[in-house]
Amino acid sequence: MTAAPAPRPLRRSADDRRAQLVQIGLELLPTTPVQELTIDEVARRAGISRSLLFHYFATKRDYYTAVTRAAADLMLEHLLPPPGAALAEQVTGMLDRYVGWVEAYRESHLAFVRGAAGGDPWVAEVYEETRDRLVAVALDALELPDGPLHRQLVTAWFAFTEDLVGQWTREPTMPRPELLALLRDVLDRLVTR
Amino acid sequence: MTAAPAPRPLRRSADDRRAQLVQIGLELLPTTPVQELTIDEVARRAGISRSLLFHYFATKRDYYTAVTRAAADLMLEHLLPPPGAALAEQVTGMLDRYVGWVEAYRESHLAFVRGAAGGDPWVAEVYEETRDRLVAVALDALELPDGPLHRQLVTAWFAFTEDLVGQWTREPTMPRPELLALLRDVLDRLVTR
DNA sequence: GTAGCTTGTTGAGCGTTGCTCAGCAAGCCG
DNA sequence: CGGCTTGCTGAGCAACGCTCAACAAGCTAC
Repeated sequence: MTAAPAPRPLRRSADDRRAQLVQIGLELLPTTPVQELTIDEVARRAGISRSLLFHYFATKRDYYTAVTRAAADLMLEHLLPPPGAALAEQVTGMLDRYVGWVEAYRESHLAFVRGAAGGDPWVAEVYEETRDRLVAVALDALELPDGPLHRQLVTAWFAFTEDLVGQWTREPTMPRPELLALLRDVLDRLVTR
Repeated sequence: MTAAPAPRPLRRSADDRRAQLVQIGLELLPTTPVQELTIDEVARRAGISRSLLFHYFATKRDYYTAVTRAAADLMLEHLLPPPGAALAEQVTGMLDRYVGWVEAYRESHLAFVRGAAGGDPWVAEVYEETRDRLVAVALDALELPDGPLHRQLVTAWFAFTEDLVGQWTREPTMPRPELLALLRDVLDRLVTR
């Protein structure tokens, strides 16, 4: 019986291995708070020793920060407006895609937000970077000056949006278009003062 | 030299001990994410063995959940309107006291919110209970029916408030009364649709 | 082909930390 | 003094993050 079902290639290139490990982290995200990913579990799933994981990520924190960043990049890539989009439609489009994203990856997204808000400063930083980039794009699309006041307001509106959309996906209290209109309306009223 | 400086009473009553341990947790909160409180550290500060802590709190989770709940109760006690307050002033008063609370206990409060949002479901539950109670009081004071829609809106507004107040304490972009007026205005416009 | 280099990979092991358990001892009652 | 309750401890286990010396796969050079 020489027919080993998965003749698992023993040696991978460094890039392959890193990508695989991060991928495993992403798959584990929805079911496990980032910081509670255990090196043992990840290594087991990858079919490697714990030591190898520490070869690629010097510290456990390095590892789950990388996983968090990968999750954030996936979301950003999906949300950011396409290069040619008209300014006026950028916010509407991002909002629409954001709701779609939360609908599609509810558990993962919740895990990302939670893990981000929770405890670890490194992970929080990744989250804040992501949020700040989205806010910057929104400010730009709204043709607003990028001052502290507007930035605070839009950021807080983003918190509002995150919370409301999260609740809405669990219990839809209004039709989807109405949700989008409400969010857009709150934002417009906030920044036109 | 029989003058032991602190003739630490060796035996405490169960209630005393519990209270002391929770108190130590509260003191550690601002500097340490709840879940990262180590049993060793707490026991050392209390001058007892690790084992005793496990006698009072079967599990580490039990312990820091108790600490979180104590923090939440402190805040609730400070925010909830006094028994005789007029309905119309309850929301304004709570809002005012909330901003005051964040100003006074910035680090502790941030630690509470973070620890709450982060990872652990037990802690998240304490946070959600606290938030729900505040939302319920607000809904009552606004004389709104306690339906899912209004509850979602007020809860999301609370997320907005939490975020904006947090940012504002770090970088005050407007006078305090204006902040209060803005928050109140956003809430009113939200629920009168 | 084999010597030698790079580098992906491992196993043994250490320190910390959450948690268990058997048992000591302080205070109270008879 | 004997016996009971109960606050309390020390030894020790298992899991986990992390280190380190060394093995071995795959490539190039002679």
